[in-house]
Amino acid sequence: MKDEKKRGRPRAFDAKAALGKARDVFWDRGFAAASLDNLSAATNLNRPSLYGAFGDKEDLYLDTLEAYRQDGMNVLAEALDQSLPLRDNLARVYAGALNIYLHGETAARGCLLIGTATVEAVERERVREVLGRSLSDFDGEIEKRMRLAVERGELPESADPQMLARLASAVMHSLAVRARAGDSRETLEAIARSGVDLICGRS
Amino acid sequence: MKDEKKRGRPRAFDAKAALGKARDVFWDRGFAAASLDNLSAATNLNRPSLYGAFGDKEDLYLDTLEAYRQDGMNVLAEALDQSLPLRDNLARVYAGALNIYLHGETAARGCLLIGTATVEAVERERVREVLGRSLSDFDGEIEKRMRLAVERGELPESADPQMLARLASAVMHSLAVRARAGDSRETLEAIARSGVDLICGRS
DNA sequence: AGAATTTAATGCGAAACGGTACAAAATATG
DNA sequence: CATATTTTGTACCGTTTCGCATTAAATTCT
Repeated sequence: MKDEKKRGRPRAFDAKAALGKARDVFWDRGFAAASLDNLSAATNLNRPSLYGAFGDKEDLYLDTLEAYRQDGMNVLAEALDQSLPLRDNLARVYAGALNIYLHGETAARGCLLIGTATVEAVERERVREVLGRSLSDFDGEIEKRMRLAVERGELPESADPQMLARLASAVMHSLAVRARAGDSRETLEAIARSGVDLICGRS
Repeated sequence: MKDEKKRGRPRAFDAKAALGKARDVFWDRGFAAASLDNLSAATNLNRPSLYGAFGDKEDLYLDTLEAYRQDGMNVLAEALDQSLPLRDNLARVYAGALNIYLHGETAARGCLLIGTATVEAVERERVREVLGRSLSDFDGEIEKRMRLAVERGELPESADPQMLARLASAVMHSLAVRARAGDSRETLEAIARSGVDLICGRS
């Protein structure tokens, strides 16, 4: 299924690796300020090859967002390992997020979606769709863990899993914004800890 | 102090109003995608006039961010009216934010800073500085109210005003992102209510 | 009234932009 | 080997971009 030999000249590049390089360009510059020359240089692909493989700039951007979203969901699933207590799960979610957010040469790059898709979302429906779906999928996964926590007695019966999940996500959204605003790792980690305390209870 | 007649030809436009129009363009399109032609058309100013009055595009953008920040701090101060209970204060902060965020022709425009400055913050130090200062000033104002709440017994002695303030801001950051992602007013209001409950206690 | 100063309007110009036409190269098929 | 098919690389096209140079207009100062 993978090596069905195609008819013409074979590709001289790894599409997945190229997508990663393109993603980094978008991550630093944002969609609008990332030129095809920037993307071409970073991926070592000529503009026509780029176009042939991924479509136009928006198509390429949407591909990187989708891949990023998938990666994020995988990290989330790992962090939410059900054999651990809820507190640890949340702490791992935030630690995983910060690990991604706190890269960058000049300043931390935060979250690709919150940092770069949010701007474009207003005027580009397809970007808005991916962003909305990413946020709600993330909420949904945490919500499932919250429901389990109520069943297990980690949270009181009166707890509202959906709302707690959305607030848990809210802390992460704030970490994403603050990372890009230049906040230190220490500050962000303190916010993450306090968020865990607030949502899971101080105990 | 206002009508000291200046030497040359007087301005034929209101700089403050023009700044508001320019802000709206940035709000919808973001900094990078907003062209000087867009800004010129929206403000009814020729490019040279725009340039003469505000400097280059980044200068103009920074001016709009600064004005927006000031407006936001005023709205915040009103919402935090100390004669009201903390719960009401927070609810008013979120209601005021949503009132601003839920405008827009195609999709809600969210927060100008979180929606458009976050992208540019990585590669433009001056933008990052305004964004960072805006966030921390906002945190600081809420923190003052939290301290008062502890003194008044609205919050337990054990409460950490700084962290509660940052988490209260976090909910607002999330509202800003989600508005731009297309979430409905009802959803956002529900998140705001839950945020108030979580931070002030359910009672 | 004339000089000085500031703003307004037209328009230019060099560079960067996204996207593509076209020919050469590399593979599979018949 | 010839043909079909796909990718690669160069070069280019028309548009848009930002910023400014220049001239006309409006006001104050002398």
